[in-house]
Amino acid sequence: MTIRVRFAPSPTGYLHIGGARTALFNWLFARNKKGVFVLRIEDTDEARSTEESTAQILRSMEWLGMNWDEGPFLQSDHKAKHQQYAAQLVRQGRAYQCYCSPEELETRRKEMMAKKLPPKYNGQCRALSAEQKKKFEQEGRQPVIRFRMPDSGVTKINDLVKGPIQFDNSLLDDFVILKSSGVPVYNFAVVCDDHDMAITHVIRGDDHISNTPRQIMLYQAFGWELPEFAHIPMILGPDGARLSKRHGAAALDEYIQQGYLPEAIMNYLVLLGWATEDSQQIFSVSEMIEKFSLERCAKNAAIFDPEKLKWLNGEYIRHKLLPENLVRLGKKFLVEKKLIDENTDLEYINQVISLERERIKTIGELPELVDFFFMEKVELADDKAQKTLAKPNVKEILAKVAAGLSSAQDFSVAGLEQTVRQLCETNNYKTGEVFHPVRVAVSGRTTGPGLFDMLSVLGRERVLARIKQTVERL
RNA sequence: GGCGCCAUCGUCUAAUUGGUUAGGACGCUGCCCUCUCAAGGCAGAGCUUACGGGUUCGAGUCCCGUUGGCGCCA
Repeated sequence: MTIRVRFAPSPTGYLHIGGARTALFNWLFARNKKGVFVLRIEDTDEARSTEESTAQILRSMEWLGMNWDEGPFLQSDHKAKHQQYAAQLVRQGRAYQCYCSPEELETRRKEMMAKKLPPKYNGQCRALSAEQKKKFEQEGRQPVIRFRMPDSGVTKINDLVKGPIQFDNSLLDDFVILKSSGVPVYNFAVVCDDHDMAITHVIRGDDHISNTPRQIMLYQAFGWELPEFAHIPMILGPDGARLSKRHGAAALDEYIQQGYLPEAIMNYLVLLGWATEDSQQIFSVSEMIEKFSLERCAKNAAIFDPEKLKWLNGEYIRHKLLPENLVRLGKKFLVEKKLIDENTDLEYINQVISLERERIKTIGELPELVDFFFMEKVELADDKAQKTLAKPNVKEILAKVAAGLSSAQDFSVAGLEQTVRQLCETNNYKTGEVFHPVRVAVSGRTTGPGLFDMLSVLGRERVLARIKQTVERL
């Protein structure tokens, strides 16, 4: 039998780190089992659902490379079907119209609470006669449809991640499946859709565990075959609370904008709640697919660690990203910051970006590190730079270096290094005494790529101009 | 309030399914390399496995309780 799974986000915001991880586990499971991955947008909450969110979620999924085989389906398109299913349950006597008003329910709930009883629905509309219903409707009451829960027995789940879980049926009340507006309630819509889409494995966050017994009751009432359930743990913020906006970047989009790579994010996400026996850290997508299994999923919630994600992203930039792709991505950020435009020499851009490969952890860090390559005047970045130039003999040293470089015929990295080192020796300068001021003179800062790499890329003209500029200011 | 899930270094996790000194990764500290910053290499600190009982020759692993965190239902 073909395995079928689905990812079913609500379009009430951006795709979340947590949502992305749920999607990933579903996707990996489907790909690993050569199954089908269905995408369904759960937009029954009309008030909060937006089309922008849907578009945003789809874009994020595509960006991560999680392709779906069917969909995206909109749950709202199945409303009529859901209503038919609800009517079917009413006909079968498994559901009934309830005319209790929200106010009445609230009053009763408070009474129950006051008596320290669990505030469940009292089942008072379970057996209304036709006349009673008619009377209510004449009063202008619109019924909801409630599912008739059994009064006893236990519902068992054999969760693929958590193991066996039991719920006492008597604790659950007759829950609403169709609101008076005719809109299906989440627990009902999910079951209908999962059945209609022939979902075999429901893989979702463990915040849905408590919903599962209700859903199972529905499957059984319809006589439908149960899917397997796998509840994966939540992702929490650094403070241990459920990950949300207030934890800073919880939306995938923000990571895209900061210059994270999809492969790195996928890799980080798979490590959150899943591991191989050898604790392997770096996984290519195909490796994840090959090795993924629900049995090896963790049961406990995981705290999202932006630092480790950053490290992984650096790894991917250094070791996995093709040089031409680094340049391509880097260019976008440089254009955005207006450091380059279509007139900027391409080869120069390539060389500049390549110089920072080992130093950046996100592509977004690039512009501020290389801005001086594209600016006419060198600005001193900080006090340290100032101090370096304030040291004795700097003026004289820079003048000598300028002279040496203007006549140097070899402007390659190795050639430059030889020239400058020789200059140090002839004049009896310590290398540091020379290297540091030169660095500051051409870049305005005390840190950066190797000095000779920098000089070589900048080229003779820029180097000499900048040294001259600096000397004049001293 | 009821019900449910969970509990190994600060964080993510591993542990041959009950059998050595609890392993790896991020982060942190130090050293090496070195023109700086990174990268890389090496080393170190950090977990009496939440706590308390029990079963057992033997428990991170099984059972019970407690505490705590999270979630669901309102």
